[in-house]
Order: sequence, then C-alpha cells, then structure tokens
Amino acid sequence: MLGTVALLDEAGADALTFRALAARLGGGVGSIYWYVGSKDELVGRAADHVLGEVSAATTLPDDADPVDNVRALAMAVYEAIARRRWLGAYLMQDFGFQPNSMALYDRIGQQLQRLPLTTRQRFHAVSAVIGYVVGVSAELDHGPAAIEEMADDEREAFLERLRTTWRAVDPATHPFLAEVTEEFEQHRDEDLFAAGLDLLLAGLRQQASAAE
Amino acid sequence: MLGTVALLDEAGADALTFRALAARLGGGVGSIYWYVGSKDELVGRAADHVLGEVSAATTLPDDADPVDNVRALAMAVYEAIARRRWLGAYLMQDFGFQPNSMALYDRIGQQLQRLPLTTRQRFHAVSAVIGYVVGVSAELDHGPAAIEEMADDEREAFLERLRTTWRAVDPATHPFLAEVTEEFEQHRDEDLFAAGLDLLLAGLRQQASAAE
DNA sequence: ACCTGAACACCGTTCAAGT
DNA sequence: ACCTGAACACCGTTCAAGT
Repeated sequence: MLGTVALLDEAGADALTFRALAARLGGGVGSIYWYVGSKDELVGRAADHVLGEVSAATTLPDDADPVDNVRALAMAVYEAIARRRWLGAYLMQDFGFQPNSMALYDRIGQQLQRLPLTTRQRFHAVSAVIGYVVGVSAELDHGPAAIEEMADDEREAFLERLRTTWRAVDPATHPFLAEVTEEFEQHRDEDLFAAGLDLLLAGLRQQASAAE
Repeated sequence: MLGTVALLDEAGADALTFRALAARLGGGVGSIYWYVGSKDELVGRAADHVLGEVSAATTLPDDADPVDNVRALAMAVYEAIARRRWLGAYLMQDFGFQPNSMALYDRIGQQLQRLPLTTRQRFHAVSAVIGYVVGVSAELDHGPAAIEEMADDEREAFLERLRTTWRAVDPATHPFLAEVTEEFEQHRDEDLFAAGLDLLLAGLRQQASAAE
C-alpha cells in the first residue's frame, strides 16, 4: 500500500505495474493478489489513503464561516491532485464508497448543515463542490504539467504550440479566443481553479442568504 | 473515423481495439496508422467529431439571455456525454486543441462577451463552465450507468450496495451522510448536474450585475 | 500512396505448485 | 495462511514486405 503510493509518486501512473511493484517489494507478481482483488482496487485504496492525509491536515474552525471552510477543504484537495498527477483519475472512480472519501463528503456536508438550506439543496451543493474539485483537478492529470511548474524551455514549447493553434484560427470566426489568448498564456492553473470555485460558492452563498 | 464512433457507441471504450476496428473495416491492423498516429489521436478525433454535432444541433438565439444560452450549451454537452459514456474521458485530454472543442469554447465565450465583465473574468468563467461540464460529466464514465437508466434489478442492486455502505457508517460520526442517504437514492444524475451548474451560473450572474 | 499482418514489447490476471 | 512465477489472453505499435 505504502509502496504503491511511493511508486506512483516517483514514476507516475504509467509506471505502476504489478511487475514493477512486485520487484520493489521483493516478491512475486501473484502475491499482490492476496491483498487486493484487482489493480483498480489497489490504486483506489492508495488514492483514498492520500485523501485521508489531506483531510486530516486541514482543520476547519467552528467559528469560521462555513463556506470559507468548504473553500479551504476544496483548495487542499486541489493542491493534492495538482501535486500528485495520478490521484485525480482514481478519485473519479467511486468517490463516496471508500472510507476517506465518504468522510470528506460528510465533512463538507457538515459545514453546510450550518447554513439554512433544505436537505436537497445541501445534497446538490456538496455534490457540485466535490464534482467540480475532482473533475476539474482530474483534467490536470491529462494535459501538460501545470504551466507554473514547467521548466522554462518546456513552457516555451507548450505556449508555442498553443499560440500556433489558437492564433491560427480566424479572429472573425473565433472572436473570444482572440480576446483571451494572452490571458491564457499568463494564467496559473491554481488561479483558474480558484476563480471557478468562487463562482460556485458565490451561488451557494446567495442561495443560503435567500432562505433567511 | 465514422467506424470508430459506431464501434464505441455499440460496445464501449473497452471494445475499441485496433484489431476490432480493423476487422470491422475489413483491413489490417497496421493500415489505421496511415491515417492516425496513435490510439489517443484516433479517439480524440472521434470525440471532437461528436462534439461538433452536439454544438451544431444547439442554436443560441441572439435575443435570449446570454447565461441561459450558456446553460443550454452546457446541458447539451452533458447529455451527449451521459449518452455516450466513452466521450467524457477523451474530452478531458486536450480540450481546446481540437477544432470543434475550440469552436465550442469560443461559442460560450461569445455569449459572455455580451456581459459587462473583464477579459480575465470571462476567461475564468468560460474555463469554469467547461471544466465543470467536462469534469463532472466524465465522472459518469466511471461509476455505474445513470441511476435513471438502469434496469430495475440493476438499480436495486446498486442501491443495495449504497445502502449497506452508507448506512453502515455511524450517524454520529457521519451526520451528513445520514441526512442525505435517502435524497441520494432518489436523485436523477441530470438534476444533480443541473443544480451544480445553476449554482455556478448564479455566481456568474451576480458578478456581471455587480459590474453594472 | 496505401495497405498487410507477423512480430515485438509490453500489460493484468490466473493458478498449479510450493512453504 | 501466504507466497511464487510461468503461462494465458490480451493490448498498442512497428516495420519489412507487398500492391
């Protein structure tokens, strides 16, 4: 289990094979199946383990604004997935069935229990936040590394590809792309994630205040 | 290309192998590489092709509210991914580099150009909407089929698994799960998606009206 | 220019056999 | 009870050879 996380962190999702893991643990390929039924289960457990650490490292003060607390939790999960690129894809699998993901779901929900919302509104809001966080973060797994973490030459190559793709389109047919190309080149992935999250949370705050 | 979409629709992502596709087209495995450089490119092109159809089938009236238009487009993409479970995973790959995904990105952006927002706000908002739609829809690809489309016995088995998992947790430590279990069992995936989207769009409307 | 299909270098998973 | 590793049934990709 620990060996799985270490191997994923060191070499990425592609490097996690039963043969590589068995070699690292000094055993045979088949022995892993004594502890785990499939590769999906193996990585799912590893992902849930990491999620537990992330959740444990984030404290939510009782006297803080509940939506601010939800935001703090969401940003912590985002950062974890951004750091460990293999994580997002597996959290999408069956979030809500592993112990730590259930606990995280509940923890977000508890914050919303402090707001004047219906049960259905709470259910929708928690699902939306989790969906946004996991879904958008997982998109990072594909695509290139975060723009802000690329080496200089790597970033330059990526932006060059972007420029030639985006700037090749006709501004007359793609007026918005023309407007935001420069903005895209300068953005940080984390700011983009946070801005979308804040729109979602603004909608939530509005819903809560309308009920008062 | 058309054969690819047909094969994916009929038998799902797992069934799309070069051998199966070559057999269907009545050719050798190697010949596919004359038209496409890799499997990722093959499925990416198929995904972009479907996205183009979806976008073309959605008309956005000039006299309609721009945010309502964005909502219509988002729901159309959601429905397409919900129907074709293989689609979401590949849209995550490199949305914004294929022609039809670029066109869709631009089309959403054009609606926002009708609102009093800064370029940065527009960039953030379009990215958030696309991120939410593609990310949350893609989560459907994993997990079970939509609850509302399951056969009766299949749905019963899924809900039974959920009940035993969620109801096994201590309500004292998981008070929110206890509150929403029933709500979860009754929900429709599409309503859940729409509710989160509406929170996001409410935040966006608020941002636009604050600028006036 | 376009196609063929055997061959290569991998996978996850199984299972008879060991301790 | 726990481990081994050869064997099985696949993959995507390559490439010398064909038309």
